[in-house]
Amino acid sequence: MTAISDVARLAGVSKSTASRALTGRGYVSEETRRRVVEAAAEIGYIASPNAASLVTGRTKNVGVVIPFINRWFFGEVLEGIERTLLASGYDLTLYNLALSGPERDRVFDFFLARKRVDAVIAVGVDLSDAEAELVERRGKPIIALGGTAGSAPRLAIDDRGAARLATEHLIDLGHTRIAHLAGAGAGSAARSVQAFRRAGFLDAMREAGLDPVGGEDGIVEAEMTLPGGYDAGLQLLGHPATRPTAIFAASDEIAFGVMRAAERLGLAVPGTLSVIGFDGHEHAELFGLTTIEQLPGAQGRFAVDAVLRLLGEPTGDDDPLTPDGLPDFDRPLDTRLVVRGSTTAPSGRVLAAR
Amino acid sequence: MTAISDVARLAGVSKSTASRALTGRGYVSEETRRRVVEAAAEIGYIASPNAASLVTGRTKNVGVVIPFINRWFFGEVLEGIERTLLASGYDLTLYNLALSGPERDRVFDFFLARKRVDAVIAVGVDLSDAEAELVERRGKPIIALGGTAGSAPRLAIDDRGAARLATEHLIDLGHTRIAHLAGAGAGSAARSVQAFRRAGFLDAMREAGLDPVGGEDGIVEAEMTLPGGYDAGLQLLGHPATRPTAIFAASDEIAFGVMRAAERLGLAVPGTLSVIGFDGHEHAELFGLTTIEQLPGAQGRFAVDAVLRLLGEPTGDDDPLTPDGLPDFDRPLDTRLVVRGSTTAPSGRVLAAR
DNA sequence: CTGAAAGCGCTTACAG
DNA sequence: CTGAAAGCGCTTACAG
Repeated sequence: MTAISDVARLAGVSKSTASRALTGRGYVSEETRRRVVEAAAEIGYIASPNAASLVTGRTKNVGVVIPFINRWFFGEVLEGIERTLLASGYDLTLYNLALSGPERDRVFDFFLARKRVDAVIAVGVDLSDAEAELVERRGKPIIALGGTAGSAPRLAIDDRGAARLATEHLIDLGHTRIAHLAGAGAGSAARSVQAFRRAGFLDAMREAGLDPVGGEDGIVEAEMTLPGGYDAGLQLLGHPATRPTAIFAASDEIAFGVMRAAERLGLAVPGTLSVIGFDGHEHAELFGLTTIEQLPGAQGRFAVDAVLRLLGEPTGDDDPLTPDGLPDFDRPLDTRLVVRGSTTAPSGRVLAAR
Repeated sequence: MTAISDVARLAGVSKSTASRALTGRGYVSEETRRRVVEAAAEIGYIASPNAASLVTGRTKNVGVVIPFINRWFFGEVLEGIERTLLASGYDLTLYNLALSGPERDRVFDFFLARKRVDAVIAVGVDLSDAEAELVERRGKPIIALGGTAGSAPRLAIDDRGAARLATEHLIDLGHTRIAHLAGAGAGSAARSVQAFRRAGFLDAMREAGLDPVGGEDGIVEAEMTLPGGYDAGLQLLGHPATRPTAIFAASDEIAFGVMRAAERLGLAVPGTLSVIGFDGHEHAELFGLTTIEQLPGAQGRFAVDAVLRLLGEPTGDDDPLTPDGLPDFDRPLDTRLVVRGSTTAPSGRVLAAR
């Protein structure tokens, strides 16, 4: 195992000088630096991050806490985070966080409580105040992407506004019988993404003077997956009498499931049923799904940029900044409505107008 | 920051004793151990893994190298790996490895070359001998799951045999005009999963005396994604004259794309076209897709068990072992044919029989 | 600009 | 069974 002492010996300098030359911290003559760098390259020396972090207190490692890996949005975010972190020389330690339970506690009480990561990016989860504090008390900044983490800075789209926009799209097309397939937990977890989207839906409906169709209180919840959307869709579309003419699904995966359910029931999309999703899933175009597009890969990159800035790390400056050099956490991330073939005016509309 | 010296002081023992009590290595009286453990709990002490690994040489951290995150198979594997690693107190450092290029080189030359991981699990990638050697020379074992990594132990299903089985299923149903949608690179990367599946297809066809339908040399390659399958499907099914009656797709995602293409072209599945996939994707049941099922989550767990054994870590023993206590790398992982609605006898068969 | 020394937080022989 | 000492591989004041 080659150590820095080997490099120093080969370059004919002290360990201190070798370290300064290699880390770029402190004064070293140009000539000496070159000799040291050459020596390091010659014997294939790479500093032990463990040893370095023991003295610097920095690990060059960021923990990512994420509830799902196999859902499109989360996979994209994770890829974006990984790529950006690696480009900055950081490692990514992955914690696939369960909603709750002993495994989740263990992540906070044990894994995150050690000194192995410099910061934590929490993606699409709602950390309790206690959980967030556990991490921050150890001096590690948290960035919440899409979810919440106590009072930690939060990077997110305007879920409520975008959901409202999606619903207004259906209303503008002339639909009046509109249902919302909300994400599971939308009614209970108040500050969750699902809850915000549900609220935006209700905003638009209320403003238009419309009552939601379907479910007990007018909203059906579904697992945010294709099978989840399928099951909920079957349930929602089963009775012709109470059937909506349009559905706003809380995610594209739910929307795909609904489309499949409609197909199964022989309901034409968009002829009999209009469907709008949420996310901008990579398959949305192929299935002609109208949706609210967001950019999870870019969001991941953005979260890393924010974290690196919080850590005082120099980064590219192609992101919107506030005067203090930090990203503007109040400015929602980009979304846009992408209209495709899955939404159209209700067929009943013409009849009603006669 | 509480250090082990704080624990020692509080328990009234030396650092050495505190360390022995906490790590469980070396003799400590039961009474002393209890006092130390209590003291540690009281001040919330957790050992710094960096400091510990500096002296033990062990990091309790495993690197996972994986080419995709957002493809179902890989996401499942990753989840399985993560869960199992965490249960054993190990961290997982994620490297989303590009097929080639400077970023890939950087992972091997820099990230993996440091002393930050104890071992590497390479999922679905083919590491060059040089790449594998780079890691192994540093004393870190590699386990290849589904791909190859030089001469490192390899855990894999029998891709060739399973592909043959899939093809035989179509042949048994009476199909003679059968096409294979191979994964991109099947024809060039000799030891790749795609190549093995392609070979198994050709085995079955040759044995049945059949010629593959479609493509220049009878095989069309597709990106292993739904859009990839869609595009290739459109191309393959476009000309009625050369149209196969059955397709073996190298992955379920390709198969879903083909089914979508068939729908677009007005071809009934399975009426006009039978489709069999490969993977056991979580949506296969919903779409009635016949497939070769494998269990990526369990494979991930299995790979971790193998790695932990290689590291001399005690693990559960619910896996098949060879006499030397290591997993049996020669025994292929489980697969099974799951027949659903997407495959049936060709409609032309009855006609031909008359 | 460079080197000797101390120290980051642990664990591990080695005495006792 | 326990403690003093050394050392893992680095970096960082501090002198010079």
